[in-house]
Amino acid sequence: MTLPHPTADQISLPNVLAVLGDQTRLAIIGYLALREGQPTMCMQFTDFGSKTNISYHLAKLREAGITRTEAVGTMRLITLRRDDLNARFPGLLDSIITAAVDLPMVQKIAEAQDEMLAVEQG
Amino acid sequence: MTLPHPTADQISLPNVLAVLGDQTRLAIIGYLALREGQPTMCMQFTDFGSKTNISYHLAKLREAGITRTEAVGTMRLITLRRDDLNARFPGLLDSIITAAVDLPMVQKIAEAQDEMLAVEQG
DNA sequence: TCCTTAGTTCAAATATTATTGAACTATTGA
DNA sequence: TCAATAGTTCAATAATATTTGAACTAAGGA
Repeated sequence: MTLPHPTADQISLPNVLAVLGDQTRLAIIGYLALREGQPTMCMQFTDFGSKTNISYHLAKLREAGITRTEAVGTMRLITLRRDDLNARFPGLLDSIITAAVDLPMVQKIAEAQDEMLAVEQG
Repeated sequence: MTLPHPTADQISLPNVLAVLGDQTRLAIIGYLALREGQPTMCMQFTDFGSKTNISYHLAKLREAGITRTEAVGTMRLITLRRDDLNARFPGLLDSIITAAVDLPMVQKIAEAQDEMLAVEQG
């Protein structure tokens, strides 16, 4: 099952802005940016909303060309489409991320998860 | 009559993105950017929608801190809050404007108005 | 003063989005 | 094979946003 993604030139500015103009989705982007490099799956976003709600928001992000979703076994790995967005709208994603990582929602959840990780690892 | 504007630190990223995630408002911003320096009043936006509709969209832009609206006689002069936005979210507005001025809606209307101007001036 | 221009405000109608829960698929591990 | 996990889809609901027209204000000019 390969999920549909727009090509870089199909990414539209009004759509990108509309999709990112939502607390939850902006928080998801901030979180992804903080964890960039580490594969991130849907489950990790459940602090931002219910499973079905996160599925909805991640679909919006994917359809807008902001994230890429790869199916790996039963899970999905979510990554930012940094290169494509930067090619299309230079500087846009960077400026948004800079502000998004400071959102209270993102900070709180990233910290909580770091603590859990520390406890797990002793 | 002085219209209410948020201070720079009251400008919120989710709100700015949500407000700009609309065809009409993005076109208004693109148009303002093209005409920057020249005072721009509401009437000039009537190509983008009805008078009452433009009033609604301009209020949204003002309340989000994206534009400044000054009452001068019976008209309103609209300007971009470039400095405030750039201080708050460096690079964001520039990257949006770069793409917004190329929107078909903006191009079409700016060209039509330039032609009218040329005819008027002989 | 009266008319026109420029724009706002309100309420109603529409349209679009977000949220929820139940039922579903697909993969993995025991 | 059976059960659990990870996530999607659907339909219904709730919440927001947009659009429209009619009525309004406020300033300027004849």
